[in-house]
Amino acid sequence: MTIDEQLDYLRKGAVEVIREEDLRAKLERSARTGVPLRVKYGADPTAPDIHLGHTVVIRKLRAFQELGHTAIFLIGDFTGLIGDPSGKNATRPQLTREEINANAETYKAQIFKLLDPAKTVIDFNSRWMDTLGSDGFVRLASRVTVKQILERDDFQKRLTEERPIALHELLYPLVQGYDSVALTADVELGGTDQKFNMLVGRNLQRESEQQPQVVITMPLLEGTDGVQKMSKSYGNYIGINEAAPEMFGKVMSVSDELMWRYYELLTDLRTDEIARLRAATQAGERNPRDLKVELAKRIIADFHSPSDAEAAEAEFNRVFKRKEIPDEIEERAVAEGEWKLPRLLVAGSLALSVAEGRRLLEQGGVRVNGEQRRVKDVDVTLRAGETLLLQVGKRRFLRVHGVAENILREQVDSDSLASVGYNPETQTLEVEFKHGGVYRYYNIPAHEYDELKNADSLGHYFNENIKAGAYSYIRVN
RNA sequence: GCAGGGGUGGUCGAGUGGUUAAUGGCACCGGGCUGUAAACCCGGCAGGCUAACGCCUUACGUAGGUUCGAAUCCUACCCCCUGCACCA
Repeated sequence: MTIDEQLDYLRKGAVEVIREEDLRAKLERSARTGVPLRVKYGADPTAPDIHLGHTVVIRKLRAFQELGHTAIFLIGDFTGLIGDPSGKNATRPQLTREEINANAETYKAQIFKLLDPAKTVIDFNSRWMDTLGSDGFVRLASRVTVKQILERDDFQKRLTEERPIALHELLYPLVQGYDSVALTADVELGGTDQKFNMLVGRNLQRESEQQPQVVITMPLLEGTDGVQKMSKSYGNYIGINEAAPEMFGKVMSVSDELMWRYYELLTDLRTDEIARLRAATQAGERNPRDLKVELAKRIIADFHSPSDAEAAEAEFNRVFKRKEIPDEIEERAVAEGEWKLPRLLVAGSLALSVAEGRRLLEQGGVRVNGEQRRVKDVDVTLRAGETLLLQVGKRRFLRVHGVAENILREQVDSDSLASVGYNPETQTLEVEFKHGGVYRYYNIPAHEYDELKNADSLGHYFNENIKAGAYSYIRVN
């Protein structure tokens, strides 16, 4: 590729490149000397759950790798170790060394789906921040003025709105900027929200007589709702560890309009190719549905494999186009006997309450063995050894299997466990689970979990046991 | 500590004594339509009982109180935000 072509490739999808002449100069220098550019991307150590939004920047990092440069994936463990004492920012809890290391491993496993491990350096900013010392830190702070820091939009805003800004928040841009100095970064990548911090890096590098880094800002990807940025807390994200059929469905649920944005930021298609597809769609030559399928397959191929993508498509067509039942259906054991349908739905976690089960029934959303059931038709007999296929809505299926014992089992994992407490009055263990935002409480007779009564932290103890595989099911009365 | 503002259902946000299980938006769920889990339209959205009309139980930060009746009034307490003060 010529330098011009490289520039073009690196600019794709970016909001800003500061400054383009600098980038050109650096690319030329690298081509001349054979020394790869050092391209930095910083990540918060608290959220190792990467979703497609993060991959917009990671893809850009990969673009640099493809051109032979060095990707530096920097984990901001220093700030993670401090935590956020102001208490209002729950997203920055204090982490232990072990947690940070564990998160780093999780990060690696995820980013290497996109990045080439051989050309990626993983680093931690505690490496230089720990040895900086408070004198060094104060000296560092002397290199920028208060006014410079307060320029940041979000500080400005909070100042005028009289919302608080904790002092340490003013310090974070400084730390991030200093990271660039410590790494002698040539380029820093980040979302548009990182622009200010990355520019601080340029200033500090200049102060340190380094060549200022090129700053490339990438847009914040809209989530599946098409409005807010993709984020776990908005529930509008597609995680890169999600199963292929799930990813497929989520991509298909994206609006036709948003699809183009995803094409631009989540695929390697060239801008002009995307423009052509778009024109063809507007002209009615291409069907948006088919293009969305293609998009979904491309994305799945990145994180799973092309064959997984094919399988996901087949599954989707089977369930939604031909309204057949899916390939794999979860099965759950349920007590045999006479059931009222709403109760059975609750037992199978297809409804969160009897009332909801009833509503689903009223609205015609419930099928048993493929047959639609109505409110007056609520009785179901499930014999031991017999299996019924339950369906709620278009895409939720469950086989319930009748068992003789009068025990229902609820599957648990540490993600769904919300809290555990021992109630001395009733002598039961109260366990709270979170299923899709809804809490459910179960009382467990203490004699079944005697050892738990004496544990210091029930939640911790319980969680550890779940993780260790001690309880994959819990008895529910 | 002082002064002011505020705490309502998953979320945002109305409601300031009486059909209020609480308007509305968003999210979510079901149905219809379709080329898709797009868009659009319709319906639902505390829990429990009932075949059903319907009934009951909880719920507006917490605990009491006033009242025939309270999310709405009173008292105390807790928490959050802003400013000031204290920490010398």
